Amino acid sequence: MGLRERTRRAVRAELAELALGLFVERGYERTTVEDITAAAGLSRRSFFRYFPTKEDVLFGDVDDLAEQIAEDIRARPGGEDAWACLHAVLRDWEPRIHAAQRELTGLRLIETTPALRARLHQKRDELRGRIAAALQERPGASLDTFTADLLTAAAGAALDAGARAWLRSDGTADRTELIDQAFTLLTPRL
Amino acid sequence: MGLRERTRRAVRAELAELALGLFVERGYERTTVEDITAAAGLSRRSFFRYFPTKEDVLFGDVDDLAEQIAEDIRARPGGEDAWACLHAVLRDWEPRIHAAQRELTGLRLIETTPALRARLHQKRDELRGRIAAALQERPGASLDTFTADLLTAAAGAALDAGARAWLRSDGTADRTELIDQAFTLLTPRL
DNA sequence: CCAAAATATGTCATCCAGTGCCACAAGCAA
DNA sequence: TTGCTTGTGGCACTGGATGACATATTTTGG
Repeated sequence: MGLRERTRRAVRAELAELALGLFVERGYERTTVEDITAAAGLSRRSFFRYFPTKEDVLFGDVDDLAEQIAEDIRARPGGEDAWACLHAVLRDWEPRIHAAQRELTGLRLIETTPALRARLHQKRDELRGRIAAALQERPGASLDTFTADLLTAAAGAALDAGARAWLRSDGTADRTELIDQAFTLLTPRL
Repeated sequence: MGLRERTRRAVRAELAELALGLFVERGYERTTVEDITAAAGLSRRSFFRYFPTKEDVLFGDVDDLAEQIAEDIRARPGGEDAWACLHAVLRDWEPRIHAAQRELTGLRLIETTPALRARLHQKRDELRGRIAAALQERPGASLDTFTADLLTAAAGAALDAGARAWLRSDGTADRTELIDQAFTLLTPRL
């Protein structure tokens, strides 16, 4: 890894942290991209070379996760119950999905800013699609599209409800336990 | 209802129809608000007096639905199973939710345009929140926030999966049946 | 039917996110 | 060093969205 890649990562991280600070301080809408770049000391134009949109400065690495999660799901035996598979894999990944959203401050910001919630859903939806496909691609699995679609959507609902509950608890609740509860409650009647 | 209100509704409807036509024809992104207003014969500025954003020209009346659906839910006895309550009410309202999205062409456009999907999710999320609150407000109901949140999110997943399946069938599937299937499959283990 | 108040419209100016283009500088590989 | 690739800044421009203000058009009450 050359100097180029190293500085790129560093700048990305610094932009993300700086932006989060400004967003929390003045609010997302009232912080312009120019405010961020001024604080970081680079040009407006370059900002958009690091992040495709202003929103993405908060969601940075979520995209990378998608492929890895799908991989994990494909690696599971097709004989396994689809819901159990989702539960196991997502329970495992939840901390990293979460970390990508910068914990409490970031999550709270996202939760209270319409534009960011919309973006989050968009990302999650894409992820859902890939997971649904991965579920069907498991060796030996025979799962119709409707069910795969429904189960992944329900899993998303479980994660979502867990995140919201955790947020309501001000970060004191046990996230894994919440997820287990949600998944258990929604166990499909196959 | 005076002349004002009547013309307002008429203009809104015409804008919506015209916009949908243009969107389908050239694509959402490649249609500017100016294109729409030019075709409709009014100023750009006035467009934004009829619709808060360009996206909303497709989602027009979804907002009104929210309160009515919440009303229906509150009207149900608290003794009733929360999931059954959601199933019954949403099954009933689905056609109107759907109609608000202008059937096949509109739905497909929304489904394939990121910005529109994001907006849809935003609206649906708001709706979900209100429904969750309504669920808890049913007379005699005792439902903790986490469960109310989870169930409404799951119900959203069911509607979503149903809509996607219907879309895959090119509009030939029976939507009510799909919804019943989804709700049955996800019946929570209380 | 007519004036006064309320509301709708158009025009203009402005903000801000996002993109294409181009000249230039910095890293990299031979 | 020489050439190649890649990152950067500056500039202009599109397009969505908002505020201000002057100008019609309805509505309302007399």
